[in-house]
Amino acid sequence: MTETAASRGRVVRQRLLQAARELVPERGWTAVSTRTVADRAGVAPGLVHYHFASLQALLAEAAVGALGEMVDGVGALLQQARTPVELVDAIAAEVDRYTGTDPASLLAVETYLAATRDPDLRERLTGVLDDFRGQVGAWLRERGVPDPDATAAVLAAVIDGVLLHRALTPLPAAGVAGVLHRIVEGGDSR
Amino acid sequence: MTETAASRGRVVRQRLLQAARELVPERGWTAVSTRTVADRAGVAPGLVHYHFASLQALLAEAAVGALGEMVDGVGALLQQARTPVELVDAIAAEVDRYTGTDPASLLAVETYLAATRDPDLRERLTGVLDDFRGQVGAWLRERGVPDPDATAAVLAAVIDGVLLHRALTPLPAAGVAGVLHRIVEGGDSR
DNA sequence: CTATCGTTTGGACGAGTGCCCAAGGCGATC
DNA sequence: GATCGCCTTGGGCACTCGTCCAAACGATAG
Repeated sequence: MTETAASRGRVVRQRLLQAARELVPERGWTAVSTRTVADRAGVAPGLVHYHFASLQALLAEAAVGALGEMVDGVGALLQQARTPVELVDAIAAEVDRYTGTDPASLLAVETYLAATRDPDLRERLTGVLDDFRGQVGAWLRERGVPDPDATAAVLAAVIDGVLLHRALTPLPAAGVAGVLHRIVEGGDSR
Repeated sequence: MTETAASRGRVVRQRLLQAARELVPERGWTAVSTRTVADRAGVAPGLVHYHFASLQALLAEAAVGALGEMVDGVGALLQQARTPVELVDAIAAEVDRYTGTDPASLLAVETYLAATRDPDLRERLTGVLDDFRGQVGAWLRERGVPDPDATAAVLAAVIDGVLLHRALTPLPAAGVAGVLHRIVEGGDSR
């Protein structure tokens, strides 16, 4: 069997995915080319179409993977927070770690936009977002926050909106957290 | 004087700007080319670089103009609303008119991302956003809403975040409005 | 040793890119 | 009618683009 060849192939695949995660934020989704991504990964250009059906497929897989990991990160916050106010503070602190111009934030927004032009990507991304809303919504419901699902949806929207705006002009986390406290008022633990 | 020639030139310029407003949402900022924008405007390709220093300059001017008009639209809502809750409802209703995949929404987000790669555009866009925050913040302050500036900033972020998420999966305006009511609680008119 | 397998190479293909510019058009001014 | 000025045309330049593929590679299996 081509044991080593196959494993080396898997490594190359991962490096291409990682390169895509870096380049989409840097240049913009539609400005990433097969040659730049191969160059960043340190492999020959032809390998892109050996490991992936198309450049779009590579970008989509890289983006969905990255966003899934981000949602998992927020999911971890749900485990630790005890009250809705604590959760909001934890989210605000987490979001504050991003400047808005960091790769993760930009990749998320680039992916949203790309999804409006790619039905397959859109469907997969919808799954990720609905998953997030579902997790947070259920958590809020258990703690008596009114309109838990709508609150979770707005919370998710605030996160991305804050990232988007922070890329342009400062938006202190402290102020955001204070305002968001009011959003979860009505729970049994404020 | 070249009265008619100059005026025809101004018309061509406007058509190019309008074409850019349409194409950026359709194809993505970095995927709009001189030829596609000229074709959509119904003019010869060479005219792009006659009326604008570069393709980037055309896109930037088109985008800043469009976003400025949107901010003006929300500014009009400030004139009509009497209480913070009324304002939130008006904003939610206004936002509900956008599906998230409409040209205006996508143009806004595309412009944010482009601004992270173009310092000039970034500066101009920051001006538009700060203008919005300032208007809403002052309005909220007069009506006794706590933390008026932070509230205005979060409100602005929510608008863009909701547009972004609505592009993927439904987000009913009624639920959003209800949650946002809590954000402006504490005013003298709830 | 040869055959076979998945992986890799590097270049070919036609199409599209931003920007530029000589040449022409056309109304206003003299 | 001649001249001037702005606007317009359409093609040229030197690239880059996504995709494909014949040929080579290295390692295992017979």
